[in-house]
Formats: sequence, structure tokens, C-alpha cells
Amino acid sequence: MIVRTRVAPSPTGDPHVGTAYVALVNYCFAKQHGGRFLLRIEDTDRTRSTAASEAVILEALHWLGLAWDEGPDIGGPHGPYRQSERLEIYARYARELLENGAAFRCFCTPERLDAMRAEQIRNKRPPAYDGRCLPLTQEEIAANEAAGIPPVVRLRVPREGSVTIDDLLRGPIHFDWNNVDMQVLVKSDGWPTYHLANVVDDHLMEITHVMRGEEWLSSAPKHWLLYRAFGWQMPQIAHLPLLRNADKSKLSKRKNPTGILFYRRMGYLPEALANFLGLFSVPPLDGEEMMDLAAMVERFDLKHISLGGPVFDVKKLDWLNGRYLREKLDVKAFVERVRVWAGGEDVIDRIAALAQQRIERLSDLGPLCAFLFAGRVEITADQLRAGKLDDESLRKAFVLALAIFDALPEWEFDAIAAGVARIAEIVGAKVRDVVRPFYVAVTGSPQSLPLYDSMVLLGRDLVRERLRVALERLGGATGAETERWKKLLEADAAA
RNA sequence: GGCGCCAUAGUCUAUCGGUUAGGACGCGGCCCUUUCAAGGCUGAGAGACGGGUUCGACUCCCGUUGGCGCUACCA
Repeated sequence: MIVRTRVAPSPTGDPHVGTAYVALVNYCFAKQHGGRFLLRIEDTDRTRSTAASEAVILEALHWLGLAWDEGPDIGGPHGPYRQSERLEIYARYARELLENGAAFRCFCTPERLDAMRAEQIRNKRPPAYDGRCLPLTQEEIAANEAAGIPPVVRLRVPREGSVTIDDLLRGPIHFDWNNVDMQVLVKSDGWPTYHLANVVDDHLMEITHVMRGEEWLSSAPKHWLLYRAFGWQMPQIAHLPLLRNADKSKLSKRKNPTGILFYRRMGYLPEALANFLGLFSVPPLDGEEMMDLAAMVERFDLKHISLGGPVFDVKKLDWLNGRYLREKLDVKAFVERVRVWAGGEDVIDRIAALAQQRIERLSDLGPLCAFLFAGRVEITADQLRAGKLDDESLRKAFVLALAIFDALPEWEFDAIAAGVARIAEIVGAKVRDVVRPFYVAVTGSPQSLPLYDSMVLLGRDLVRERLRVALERLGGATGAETERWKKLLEADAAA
């Protein structure tokens, strides 16, 4: 039997270092066993998935050197590798589940479900589907459908008994069925949810080993039920620990840069990042922690993955990256890396065009443009506060900026400008007053190259990080504040 | 709250019942050196707690505590 593994990211945002970690593990495992590693795009969330995100994910994983043998861009014998292109397949299997009784149609409205959960929580019961549509007769189902009520398909879960999942890393794990919810498998628009699509695809793509994030552990019983209902053998399964922030919470972009491309833009080498991530699953040989992909493939061992969620320690990454920079590159190769990192001639031209109008001596160039070649920028709260906005408006502006910029489909001048205008409107200030603190946050100075151009050149990842740091300088925003201000955004969007 | 996972220094880890608990990042000191890095040497620093099992527990079992995840027509 040939080993086949996969990484299955969802194109709903920036490629996450956690995805890189999971991909690396799957890659090493497959390659070590002479198997195949595939990439599958799980874009069954129609509202959040974007083609742009998918493209960036592919780019990021390529950059890291994790080449897949089958995938949406290169095809393969088990395609298509994009779930949105496999809808007929899921529909067919959903029908099969309906026919053999492993699943049922549910006509409950979202309002009814919300009320049900609220009631359960009020009564201190765990929220779960109550089985209302379970006993529906053929006639009732037909009547509902005739009435035009779109059904969802739910997984039928036994109300008693239990199941044991064998995790490669954790051993047998016990679940009582009465703690497993009757998940939706097919949404009312006919699209599958993760659970159905994932199981169907892993089987059809002949995946032998599923190594995924720990967040999926409690879904494993549902998947077990599906494999059984189809009469398929369940792949071997392992749940990898989640990467953490310094405070041990799940790595999140509120507290850290989490995008793979942020690290590229910051000037980390892909081999260093991959090496760093590999340290969580590959034991160093004779104390030497530096190793390339080939060495990691050779020495990889599931048994060496420690289950405590590792903190993403940027300091150690810095050290490793420094070693790659000075030990693995001769001056020529180093310069070439710098060239690629800086963006090449084209970028230099664009920067020069902006700077030319603003200098009196060529030697002014360095100080004026330095922020474009820096990672973070030194700023103080006082510099941020120098304008007309009060503290709350200031923090609000940064929270809104973070949210708006994250949501932009394309990172380009007009979209950024429109975003800033929106912020000014919501905060109730003039654009010029809102823009000033952004200058400080992004360029490190109140007068600099034009803001929007600078932001385009800097890239979304670096801008986000600088805004995040600025917000932090101002004392940050509480969860409640963030939520409240984002609501303003929704209200504004609705208006 | 319910269910599940996890638990060696600040951080990443080694140890698979018997070790002075090893290494790395970070931190301190010393050396090298025109400065700073880099490099070399070196120092401080760990088995969450309580019960068992055992001749002997970091290692096995139970409990406590703590952290994390899930608890959606998101993945």
C-alpha cells in the first residue's frame, strides 16, 4: 500500500503558519514512506472562500518548498482537487446516506435552532440538535419540500453507546455518542460541510494517513460514523498539537503575525521557517538543529511530536534564520536573496518615483525610504496621539483599519483609500486627521512618502503588523471594544 | 457549563522505571576583537500538586489544579 497524505487548507484568508506546519508534517511522512503528498482546497464555505486566498496559499506553500504530487494547479488522477468542483460527487454520496438511513433531512429554521440552543443553555444543557426532524415521515418530508422549505441533511448519531477513535499520537480516545451532535452534512444551498466533503474526498483520493490539527479531534467520531455508513475503511488518523501564542493560547493574528507571507516579507528564508517548524516534529541529530527538507524527511518520526502545543518562539526563528543567512549563503547568493526580497528593479523604480519629489539631496533618500526596507518601525504612543483624535477614536480607527484591510479582496491603492475614508466616516473625523496616526504607525514618521502608495509597497502583512503594534502602543482594545467597533462596521456596510 | 486533549527551565525539546535530568533559543559572565555582531568558554534556570504501583518513579495508574480545543447550515 502506498502512503498518501494531504494538506487541505480552506481559502478563507492568509495562509497560516499552522497550515505550513501541518503541511510539513504530512509532506515529511509521505516522502519518508515513498508516498504521495497532495494538496486539496476545501472551499465549501461559499461566503468566505476566495480565489485570491487560494492563489496565495499555493504561493506560500511553494515558497516553503513543499511540493505536492497532486493538487488543483497540477491535477492528478483523483481530481478535481478543489471541493467546489466536486459538488455532484457529494450530492451523490449524500443521497446514499439518506437512502441507507445514516442521515436525515432537517427542515428546522435557523431561528428555531437558535431558540433551541438558547433554551438548552438556559437550562444548563449542552447545546445540541434535539432531533426534531428525525421522526419525519415520507409524507411530511414531501409536504415540507412541496412548501419550498429547503432542507439540510444531518448526520444521524446514535443516542447511546460509544466509540473509540485510535489516534496515532494519542492512542485510543473514547467518546459517548450522546455527546456527539447531529452535524449538518449538506447545507440548505446544497453545498456540503467540511465533514461530508472531507470524508468523501479522503476516501476517493485514497488518503491513508490523516494528520490534521487538534481542533478536529472532537469531530473524529462523526467522521467515523460516515466511514462506517459508506462501508469504507477509515484512514489512520493523528491530531497534531496547535501552535500557540506566547501566552499559550492558540496562535492568533490578534497577538502575533500568523501569515506565512508575513515571514517572507519580514525577510525570513523559507528554508529557515521550514526548519523551525520542523523542530516540532523532527529530533535534532547530535544536537544540530539546522536541517534541510531532505534531512527532515529522513529523520521525521511521528513519535517525536510532543503533544503539548508548542509556542511559536520568534526569537528562536530569528536565531535560526540568522544562521542560514550567514552560514548557508556566500555573498553572491546573499545579495541575490536581498534582491528578490526587496522586490527587484520595478519596486525600486516605484519607490524612486515617489521619493524624487520629496528630497533635496540624494542623501535624503536613505532616511526617507528606510521604512520600506524595515520590518517593524519604532514608534511611541505620544507620536500616535499627536493629531486631533482622542484616544478612543484613535484605538477605534486602528481596530477598524485592521478589520477593513483584512477583508479587502485586493490589496491596492483605491481599496485602501476607500477603506481609510470609511474609517474617517465611522469615527466621525476628517480623513486628514485619521490619516496622520496611520502615517506614524505605517511609516514611523508623521511626514513621509504617500501613505497609500507606501502601504501598497509594504504589502498587507507588514501593514497589518505595524497597525497591530500601533494599537498595542495605545493600550490595545478589549474584546468587547473590538466587537462593538466591528458592529459599527457592519451597520455602516448595511447602510 | 458539557465533552475531549495536554502537562520536564521563560521558550523548543531529550529521557521510552535506576542519569550529577542532556541539548538548543533567550538571559548573565568571561575570552576573542578597532566597535558591533558572529564565534568560543561559562553561569543561573525544570519534572504543576497530591495519592498510589514498585526495591526504585519525570517516566505507569488515579485524583486535583492549570492550559488548550470543540461545543455553527465555518473550516
